[in-house]
Amino acid sequence: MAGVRQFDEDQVLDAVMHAFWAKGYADTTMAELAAAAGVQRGSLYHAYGDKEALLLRALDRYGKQYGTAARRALAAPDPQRALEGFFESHLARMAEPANPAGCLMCQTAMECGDRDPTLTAVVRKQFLCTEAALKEMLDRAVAGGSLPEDTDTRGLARFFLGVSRGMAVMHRVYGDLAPVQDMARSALKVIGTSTGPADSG
Amino acid sequence: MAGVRQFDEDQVLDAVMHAFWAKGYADTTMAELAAAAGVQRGSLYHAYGDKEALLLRALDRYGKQYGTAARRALAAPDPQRALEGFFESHLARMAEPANPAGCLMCQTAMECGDRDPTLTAVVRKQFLCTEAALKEMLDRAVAGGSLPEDTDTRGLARFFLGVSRGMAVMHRVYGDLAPVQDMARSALKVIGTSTGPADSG
DNA sequence: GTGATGTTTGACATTGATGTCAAATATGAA
DNA sequence: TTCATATTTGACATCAATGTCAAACATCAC
Repeated sequence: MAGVRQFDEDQVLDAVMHAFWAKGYADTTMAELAAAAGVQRGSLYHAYGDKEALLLRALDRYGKQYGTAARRALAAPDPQRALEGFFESHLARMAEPANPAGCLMCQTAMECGDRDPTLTAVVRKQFLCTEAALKEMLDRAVAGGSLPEDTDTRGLARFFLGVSRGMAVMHRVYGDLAPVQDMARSALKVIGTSTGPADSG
Repeated sequence: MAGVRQFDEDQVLDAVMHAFWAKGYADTTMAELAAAAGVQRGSLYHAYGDKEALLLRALDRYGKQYGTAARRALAAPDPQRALEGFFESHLARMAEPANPAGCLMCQTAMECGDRDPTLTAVVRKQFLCTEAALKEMLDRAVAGGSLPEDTDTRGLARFFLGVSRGMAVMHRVYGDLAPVQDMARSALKVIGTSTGPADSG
């Protein structure tokens, strides 16, 4: 059992990601991470360095997996559809039984925000990337005529990003998808009513 | 320096609240709490029991201070004004230089959500209370004719609550009020455009 | 003043987590 | 087959945080 790496890095990082996601950074011990990953504690230290390095790996994995999915949904031509897809990608993540409630990025920022500027920077970068994708989508919609010329696309992008973040908090606190769906429904009205005909019936 | 309590409980709990708020539960030590409060560690144990009890006190204080302020704003007769006041009370909290970024309630839930059901219950209770206040306000607006009869007031209440939660995350990550203001502006449109005449110019 | 009460204070025991290290050992190359 | 390389494994040192305790001592009631 030695000489060459015995574990599948994908499986290990996935287990680590889920462990941090469930219990937070400080409260997850290396022993728990090792147990969840099915490897020895020493192997984690040998392969990755220390606990913070593991969190960074987990954040990277999380961003690649879920951030990318959310942004990909924004490529849809119609802005309404794009946002529906955006929110649905978040709902899909939350509906997955294997996933802890909430959002690893938000939780990391909320927990470590004041202590570790490096971590906050990682999360902020991810946020800015999604904000940019949202703005791009909205700019396309303005150019295509489905949103008014004077739309504040950056402000609107931040709004939708923030709503998706609020969803994570609501999910974590209520442990239920219904409030999250309520949020998506209402948020969509922000661009819905100003473009198409108002459906008051 | 003994015999009768030497410290002002208000000052101590305020310092404790701010310390937890800034660094989170797990990463704030009793030594730091004591130093921030200007008392001895032993005095905290003697007066309050243990660390979790201190967090519960801090959450209680936080809820009474900021939760109440937010709900009070919702008493305004006009729904638009009520929501403006609601969001402004959050902005005021975030604009206060003495306050750490974010929101103690959200951060506690995000950090300890999976570990400690008691803490989540405390936060959920606070959320439900604000959700109820929002719904009440919206119901009044429906009754008063400023919102359509078929409005899903519960869903809408959850939306506004969730938006306010998303604001806290955005504030913590961006360290800036501008995105928070963007969120408030857009969120207000959800009830703004559906009631009054659409201002497309 | 005197005793009872309750607070402060610092020291202490305990626990648990992080990170290191050296020995054991399996693989791949020569 | 043999050596070199890299990983595993468990033990270990270190450190830090929590919570407890007893002694010292100031205040209040009588």
